[in-house]
Amino acid sequence: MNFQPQAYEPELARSWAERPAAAKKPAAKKYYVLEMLPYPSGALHMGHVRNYAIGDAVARFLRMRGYEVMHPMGWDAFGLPAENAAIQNRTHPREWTLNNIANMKAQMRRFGFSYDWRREVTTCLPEYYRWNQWFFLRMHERGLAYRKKGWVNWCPRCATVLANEQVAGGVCWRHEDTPVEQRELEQWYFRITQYAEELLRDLDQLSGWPERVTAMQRNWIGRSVGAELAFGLEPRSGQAAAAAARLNVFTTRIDTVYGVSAVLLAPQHPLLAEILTAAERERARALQPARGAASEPEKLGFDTGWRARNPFSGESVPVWVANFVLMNYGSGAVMAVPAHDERDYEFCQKYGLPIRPVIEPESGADILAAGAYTGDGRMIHSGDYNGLPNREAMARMTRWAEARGVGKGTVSYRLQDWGVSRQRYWGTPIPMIYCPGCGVVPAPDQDLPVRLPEDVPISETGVANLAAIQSFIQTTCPKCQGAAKRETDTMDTFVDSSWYFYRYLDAHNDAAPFAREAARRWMPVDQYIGGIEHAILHLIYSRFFTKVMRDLGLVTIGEPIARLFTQGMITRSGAKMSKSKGNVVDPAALIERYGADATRAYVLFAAPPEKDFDWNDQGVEGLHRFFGRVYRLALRHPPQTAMAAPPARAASAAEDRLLRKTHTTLARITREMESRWHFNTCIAAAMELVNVFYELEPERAASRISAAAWDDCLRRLVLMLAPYAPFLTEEIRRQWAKSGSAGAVWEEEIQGQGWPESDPAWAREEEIELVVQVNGKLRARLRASASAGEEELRELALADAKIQTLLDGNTPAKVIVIPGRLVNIVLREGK
RNA sequence: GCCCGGGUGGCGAAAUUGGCAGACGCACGGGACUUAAAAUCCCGAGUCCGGCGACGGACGUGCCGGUUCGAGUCCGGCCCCGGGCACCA
Repeated sequence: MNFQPQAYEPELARSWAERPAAAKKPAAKKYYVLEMLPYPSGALHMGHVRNYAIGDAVARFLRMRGYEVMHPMGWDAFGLPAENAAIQNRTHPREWTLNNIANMKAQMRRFGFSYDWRREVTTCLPEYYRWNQWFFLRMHERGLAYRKKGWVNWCPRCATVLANEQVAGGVCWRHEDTPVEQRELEQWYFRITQYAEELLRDLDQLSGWPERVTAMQRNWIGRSVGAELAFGLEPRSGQAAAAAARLNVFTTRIDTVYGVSAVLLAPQHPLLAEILTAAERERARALQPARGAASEPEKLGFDTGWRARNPFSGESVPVWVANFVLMNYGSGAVMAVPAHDERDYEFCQKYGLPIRPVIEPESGADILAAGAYTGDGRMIHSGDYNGLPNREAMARMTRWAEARGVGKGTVSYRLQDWGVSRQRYWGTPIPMIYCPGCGVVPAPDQDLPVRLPEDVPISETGVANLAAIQSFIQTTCPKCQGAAKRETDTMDTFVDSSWYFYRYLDAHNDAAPFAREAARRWMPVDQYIGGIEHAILHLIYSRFFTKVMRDLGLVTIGEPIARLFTQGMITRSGAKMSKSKGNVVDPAALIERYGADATRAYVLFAAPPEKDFDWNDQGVEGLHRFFGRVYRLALRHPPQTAMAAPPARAASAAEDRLLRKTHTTLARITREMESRWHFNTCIAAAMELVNVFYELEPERAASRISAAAWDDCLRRLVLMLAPYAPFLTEEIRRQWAKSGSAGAVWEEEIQGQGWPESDPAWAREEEIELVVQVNGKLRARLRASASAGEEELRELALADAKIQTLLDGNTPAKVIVIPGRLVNIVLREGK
């Protein structure tokens, strides 16, 4: 009875390969379990295994509970690594990607993850990306996809533009050693800001999301309420052209407007092109900050020599260029109020600009002693507003500005439109055409997909991007039939992953991205599971897409994901696993050694799934041992009896114990699987149960436990382990069937069985251990009936010999009785 | 700086509503089986003090304080670790 998972797992994996996981009655309630689709990098890593082990345990459990479960898998198959690999081994990105997919798919099957492969989605295939193009065209029709010239993040290593979300700490998300540059380019954008308000508001509905994630998104959208004010640029001798220019600033502190010392412009501000000399423009350019640079650089700036008029005070203030003013937020211009803003304070202090307080704290403290005062207070030096509380002044001043036409209340967002153009080969071609006569013309629907040319030159410097492929570029204008050129940018791969979970529902539809019917039946995703690293990018884009799809009439929902679960990271020796650190754990090696069940189950057992955990090589061994114990136990006891309800009465104390342990364990696991998914305690509970089986084996041998009771408990054990050990449990079924067992063995596979019910009569203990405390300290443990009342327990506790000694003849001041748990005897103070 | 998490034995952890702190596992120690080893099965174990011993006592969930008959759990203050955001006016 050697336990050798290698002897049966591969065979079972093969037999499960193409078959969709058992679907239940079509009338059943639907449940959509989704795990984040992987990038096909070549092989699964432990993070994937954790993600899919969680999802698969849940999917299997729900299937056993009778749900019709949607559990698909696919590939996020476009993207830069394929091009890098192409350079290295001179293989075509497509070939490299498809090979990796084949390999990883084989690994997933070997792990026994119960995906419905008929629904597999591969984003780099034309059958998929044509719908990216289709969505692009629909968005273009509605003005949601548009082209503009703008300052963009450029990674010199990737040789492409990055979205703001892909830049962290001033470096590229893929090349942490490469500073991101700013370039001004013509790019395609998605107008996600049009949905900013809704994306923010609807976060409140997402009660099934971790608060951490909604907080990050809220932060990311960054709504702030303020006002736009017009500071008129004053004419300057000999440069009258710009004289009429109005200069808008955005502020959240209109109440401080009487304290303005200067107007500060971002170095990229368009007005500078008109008002600066060539030499000055060069100076401004040098001030451009790298986006989100690692540390806050020194504040720098210079006086343009121009002046602007404060719309409230009429005062003339200088116009400066300052490196810390962001062009892509608000209007790219701010009013500097050094007395009430720390940044302005630092800047004005440095350049000797005046610092004038206009708000006085209630305490009357000397506010400039410690830098800027940013709190509330009363208005001073502010004309008609003097004496008002500043909050009240804000509202009045906004109204005044609106009435005078010099400003208005506005809302500003940190969120910016989503730049989707990438100057790469391996992505979805943007389906637009440039005609010398007609301008920018969308490719007609019937021409989709605009195919990515396959025959492209690959050299050691990279894959040629589309701009270099004449056969791709040259086309005819759909409007005038004249010669025209195709757009050569491809789409950001986040476009692919923004809607892939809809495509699973109708993966082979060639008339539409998916049938409305399918989406109505299956959406929203009931449970999404993946890493926290996608808290912003992927999850906000997906929400945006769903809202656009709703406005296109494709779906009726406004949010795609009902519940989100973010799993913890697996580290090793406290560090993130990475190839460069050489500390990766290879799942393939673990399967080789311990099998798929033990590997999956260990990942679930090591910690609650939302928590990070540090890998321990020896931990898997524990699960391997445990499954060996289960296997041997089961094979020693093929069922002798028919399947029946558990006996109403136990034949012996031992039988009573087994029945109670089985049913309490079952109740406990069921509750966990339905609530917080602490699989670690589920598996621990199953281990306890198995330990009891071992302890009671002699009792069974001596017939003090009936075959009927034993068989029933053992069958339940097998079923309750199925979500964590699909191979083992199925193998036990097969072995039982082969053994010519006298009793009943399931005819269908374990994954087609129903989840066992726990019998409430057995799922509770009859006798409890009563804890007796004296002044809150544990002094005795007694046996008591679980149903004993307060009075009975009180008597029992007080009658105990040890308690009597401790009481020493004194009368307790108070006795607290918690039935089923404890008795606490309180003696008077000083005793 | 701001916003989230988290801190429990040698290690991963458990204690779901305020009610036995440390379930379950890893590592470790002992025993059985074996010519031997592996595998397997059984037993032990928070720390300190006392006792030959069964056992008894004290302490113990980052630190300080509070509420309560009773606090890992609730409240106030602080320390440390991890993550996210970070010149957003």
